[in-house]
Amino acid sequence: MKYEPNACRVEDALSILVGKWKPIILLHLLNHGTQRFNELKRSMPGITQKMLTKQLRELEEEDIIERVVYPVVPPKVEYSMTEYGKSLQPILEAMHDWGVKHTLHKQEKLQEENG
Amino acid sequence: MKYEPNACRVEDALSILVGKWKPIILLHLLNHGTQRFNELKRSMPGITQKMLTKQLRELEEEDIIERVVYPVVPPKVEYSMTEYGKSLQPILEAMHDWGVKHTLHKQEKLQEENG
DNA sequence: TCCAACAGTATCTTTAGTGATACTATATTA
DNA sequence: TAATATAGTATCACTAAAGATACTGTTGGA
Repeated sequence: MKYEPNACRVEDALSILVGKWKPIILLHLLNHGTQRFNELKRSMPGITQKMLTKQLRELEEEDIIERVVYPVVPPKVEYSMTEYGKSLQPILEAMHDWGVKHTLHKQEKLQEENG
Repeated sequence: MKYEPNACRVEDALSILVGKWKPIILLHLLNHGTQRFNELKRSMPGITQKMLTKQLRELEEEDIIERVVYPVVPPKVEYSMTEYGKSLQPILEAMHDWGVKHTLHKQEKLQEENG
């Protein structure tokens, strides 16, 4: 049975996508290509260095993104999607599209309730 | 810019799908149709009543599932996907399929490492 | 008379996730 | 001489999520 709990692999996908910042990081890398640490940080107002570092390490660990360190001063570290990571793009975009629909759905519900 | 952080709606989809049990509950309802509370519970070994109740209430709140109470004793409560909730099916299945691929990918990586 | 079935609540404890702040190293620039 | 840029660590605190356990109410059946 494909979707029985013990065979359910949705969790495997979710475990990579969840976290407040991961989808944003991934969509950013998908749409802008290779990015340096501080480029990512600047494009995500509100994220702390600690969180960005943590999320990036976890994504790297799962082979979703690649981390390249250049031995220069000041330090330069570049992040990019791996080929494997790019296979997440359809899911991320499907979720984005559904999210947009869901926002509309919520608004319609509110309008119904308030006449 | 469709995917800029402030316009990113991936979070809206994620906020519904995350939680240790939600995807399992949703796939179960999608594949088995209407289910009673204890049917769901029995099909998810390890879940506590509290967690199941909580997850179901959250999904109901978002209009993803429907809850129908029959005023009988002992109580009878049935859960099913709403039409709206069914729009999540492609995403859940895409995530499942990706999860399966990811499991294989992990195994391959392990075999590489261990010769 | 007492237990099981059903669909939950209520309470407490443990764990995970998130955030704020201060700190590191080195070279360039003012 | 001191500040700035870079890519981080380390430490502490707070909150949210998850888990364990005990409890509720009613009815039919042993």
